[in-house]
Amino acid sequence: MEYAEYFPFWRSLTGPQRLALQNAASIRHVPQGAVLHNGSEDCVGLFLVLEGRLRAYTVSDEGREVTLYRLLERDMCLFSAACIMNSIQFDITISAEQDSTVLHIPPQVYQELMAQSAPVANYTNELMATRFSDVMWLLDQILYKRLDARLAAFLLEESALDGTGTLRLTHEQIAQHLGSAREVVTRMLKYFQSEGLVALSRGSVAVLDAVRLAKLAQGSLR
Amino acid sequence: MEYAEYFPFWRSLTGPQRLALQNAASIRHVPQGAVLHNGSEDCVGLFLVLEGRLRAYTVSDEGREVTLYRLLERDMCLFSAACIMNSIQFDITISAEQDSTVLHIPPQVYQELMAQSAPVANYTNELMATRFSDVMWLLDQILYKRLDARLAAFLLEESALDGTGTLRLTHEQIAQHLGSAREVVTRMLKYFQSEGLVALSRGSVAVLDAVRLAKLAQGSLR
DNA sequence: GGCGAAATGTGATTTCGTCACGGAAACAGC
DNA sequence: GCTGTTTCCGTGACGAAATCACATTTCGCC
Repeated sequence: MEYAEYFPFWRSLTGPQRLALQNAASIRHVPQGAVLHNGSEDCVGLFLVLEGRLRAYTVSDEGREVTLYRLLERDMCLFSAACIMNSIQFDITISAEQDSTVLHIPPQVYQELMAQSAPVANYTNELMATRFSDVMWLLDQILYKRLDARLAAFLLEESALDGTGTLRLTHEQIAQHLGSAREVVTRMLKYFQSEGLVALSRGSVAVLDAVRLAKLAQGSLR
Repeated sequence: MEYAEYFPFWRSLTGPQRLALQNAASIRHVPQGAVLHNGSEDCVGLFLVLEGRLRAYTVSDEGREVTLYRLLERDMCLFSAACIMNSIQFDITISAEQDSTVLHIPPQVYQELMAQSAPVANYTNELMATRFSDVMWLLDQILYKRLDARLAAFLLEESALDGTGTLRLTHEQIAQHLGSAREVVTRMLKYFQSEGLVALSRGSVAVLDAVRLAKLAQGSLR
């Protein structure tokens, strides 16, 4: 485990600080589907993704979901340690989308580092700004784009993430990512299929015409 | 101008740092309606609100608006200095909702302070977390609440902000705050009026029954 | 091959945004 | 006063998408 590669502020830390971080951190394996953080009450600590993929999303009282963003290799999850900042006043859920390996950092240790080290605090700032940007992008999509564009964008993003043209997702799962309803996704996908954009089969969607999908994702404003 | 009151990190600054901030900062008066920041290209600097009220909102390509949050006395506006962080990748607009007095801080000066001082960096962190929380609240509203609930909540919030029961707002303006359409707001307000919740007249809405409005804002999920 | 759960398909209804108007109130200038 | 002009509000028709209520298909499993 090469700390300097994962923490840009590593070189700016003092010897004792490095030791404290190394001693407190521990590697954990999380199986696909495991929930790392739920709501605001718990303050598990930070997770640095070494391998696999995490998903951050909101859940409504009625159980509707919307995916906020993904955390890939080298990304760090702040909000599973919401307690390190007083001003975080929202509840999100983080779960493993794939079998993953993460580095766990206890909240107190990181909080201590932030307080002592400007580079750590500024790095945390950049982290939060990145997540903020992700959410702002989502908000813009929800507000100003029609569902066909959002669905097209989602299929392309998913395809890029998995590096395959055939996505193993049910309509229900897609609807949860987009914060829409299963029936709506079904209808829209049927339409996409009739246009030759995708091929459907039970439990999977194959991207056929990425170019036209990209065009759809671009245009079609509300 | 008492810096210690406005900047929680003031006591932790060194003499030269205090001087640098004081020399660089300048008080500005901005008239109602003035745009302080537009999009991501400009990097005007930070604004600390001394008096008045700012409004942060997004604008779509088609000109539809949604209010993200307000900045009141003692609040500081970060995103008008988006350049101080590389990871801010979204465009918002900030304008004065009332005649306001603000303290302007050049971006370079603040950036320098953040780099040097952990307390400043951590304060900035809390600021961003607060704005993030505001936006997450909005996202939840948009995703999971119906428009009647959102409108009721807006009327109550506005009433509380202005400290009056009679809001001087057109239907168009209300629609822009909520990211909805003028006609929809008109119809909803008419319905509210028929229920005795508000009284309408050209250019203003009077809150009659705050209790029932609050109940509406609570419930009525999507 | 038959069963049950999961996944998909489809129509009817409601909510809300969009379009296309028309009319009423405020405001200017004379 | 009277007369344009602008701003604001009202309303019907239509479309997009969420919701509700089912029917149907597919697949793993016994």
